[in-house]
Amino acid sequence: MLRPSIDAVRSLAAILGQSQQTSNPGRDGIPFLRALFKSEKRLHLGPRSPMFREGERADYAYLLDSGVARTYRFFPNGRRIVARFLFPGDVVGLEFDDRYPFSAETIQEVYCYRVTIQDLDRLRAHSTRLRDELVWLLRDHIATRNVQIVPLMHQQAEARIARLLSTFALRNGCGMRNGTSINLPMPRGDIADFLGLTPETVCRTFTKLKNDGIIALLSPEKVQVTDARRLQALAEEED
Amino acid sequence: MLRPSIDAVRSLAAILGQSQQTSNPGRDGIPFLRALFKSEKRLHLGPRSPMFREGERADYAYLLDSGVARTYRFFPNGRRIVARFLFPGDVVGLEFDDRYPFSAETIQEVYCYRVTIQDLDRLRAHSTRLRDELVWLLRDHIATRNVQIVPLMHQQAEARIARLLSTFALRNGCGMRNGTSINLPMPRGDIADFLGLTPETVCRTFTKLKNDGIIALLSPEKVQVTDARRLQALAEEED
DNA sequence: CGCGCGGTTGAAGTTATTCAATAGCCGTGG
DNA sequence: CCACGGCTATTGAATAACTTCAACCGCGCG
Repeated sequence: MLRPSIDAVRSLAAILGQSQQTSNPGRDGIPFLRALFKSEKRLHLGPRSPMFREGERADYAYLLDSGVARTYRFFPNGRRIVARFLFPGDVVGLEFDDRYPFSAETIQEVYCYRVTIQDLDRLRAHSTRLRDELVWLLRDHIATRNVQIVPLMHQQAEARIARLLSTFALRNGCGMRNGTSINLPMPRGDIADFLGLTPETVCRTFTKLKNDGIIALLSPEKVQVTDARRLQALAEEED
Repeated sequence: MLRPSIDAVRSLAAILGQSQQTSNPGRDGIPFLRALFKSEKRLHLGPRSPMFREGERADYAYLLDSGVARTYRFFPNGRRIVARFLFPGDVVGLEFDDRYPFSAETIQEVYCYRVTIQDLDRLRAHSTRLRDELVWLLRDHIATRNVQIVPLMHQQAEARIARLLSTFALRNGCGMRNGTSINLPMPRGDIADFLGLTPETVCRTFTKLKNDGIIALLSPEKVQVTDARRLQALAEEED
């Protein structure tokens, strides 16, 4: 296991302190943390590979470099909740206390970086910046949930799908315009378990959006936005 | 405005460092932060008084001492989401970035403590402990959401109500047993807007739970648990 | 006393789920 | 090369769940 020394971290901080002038401020509040991840070995995971399991000690945090993954858990009756989709640039693992409350596994092939929480805590004691970035990350996580998840519960199927598309569009490129194409690398069942719907309803809703001329289904996993304005309006309506 | 000095905070920390032995460890990860709140003046707010408004600069954080409050926002079409109910001991305002993403107002008469984020940030720069407690608070907030909110989206009305009762029981006392009585100080409409249901459905569901012998409705705002086991089972089922 | 507001109940309508069947895709093996 | 099996996506029909609209109740307050 690579264990960056305190000195190494300090020099990293020094370098970053200057280089950050060029970066877009406010967009990425965790440049230092990212650099820390990237000082580790880049890991390769095949499709449908486990990253961590619900209930295990939360010893590692991950930064996705490419590919897509999901976090999920099961109800006692065996049904699944997909809590989050992980895209390139996303960090997972720092928001947990002691144990993972979810399992995580890749959907597609994934490249990622992994640090141990232990290392991170050790470094955190010596770096104000790391501490500040951790707070930023946690707040960003909460803010994202407030915007993306909380409203979902109050929305109809059509609005939930629209919101999902809007969210994915923001991740992939720079928002929804007419002609924007959106990748849905996960199966319909994942989308259903994320939105609290059934796969059938997800499917029917995509079909309905297509028939209404709001989207085009290039393939099951590739959607093109044809009426961004109406799609956005749908995402913001409750019923 | 009271502005605790750095020295005052340090001595506070010293006192707390010893006194915390007596407290229940792990239960409350923010004793220092609480002490900080309580060094401010105790504020009184009447029922249905605004605490802060969506979109305002997030300048203050609050610690509820008594009473109950809610945070909420509106959809473009005018419908309301209740994001959270605030109970005595809850802290609100530290999880936000720059601006409040919700409005907050009291339901009942409330006594609370208020600190400015500015003061807190200033003190944070000098106190490792305060920084650690902030991280603890944010993680706790995320964990609570993961347990209480994420599953709601995937559950039926009956399960959502059961989960709400279970959550409230944990706040008021020490969980649900037969005979436990649970206060619902907020109107049905608030519960509906929190769970993503209509007031009518909330009402019907309470009636159904009553008819099934799972709860007794002592009054609209006082529920007694009569079959804790079945209620708990309901809360953990998806359908 | 009567007005207003929240709570509750009823009936009809809408939405999503369930169960079932079909269509497409891909990899394996004959 | 093509047939087959398994899996996901899609569609249809019947059912169940929630919402909507409307009425009524009960209690507190002017």
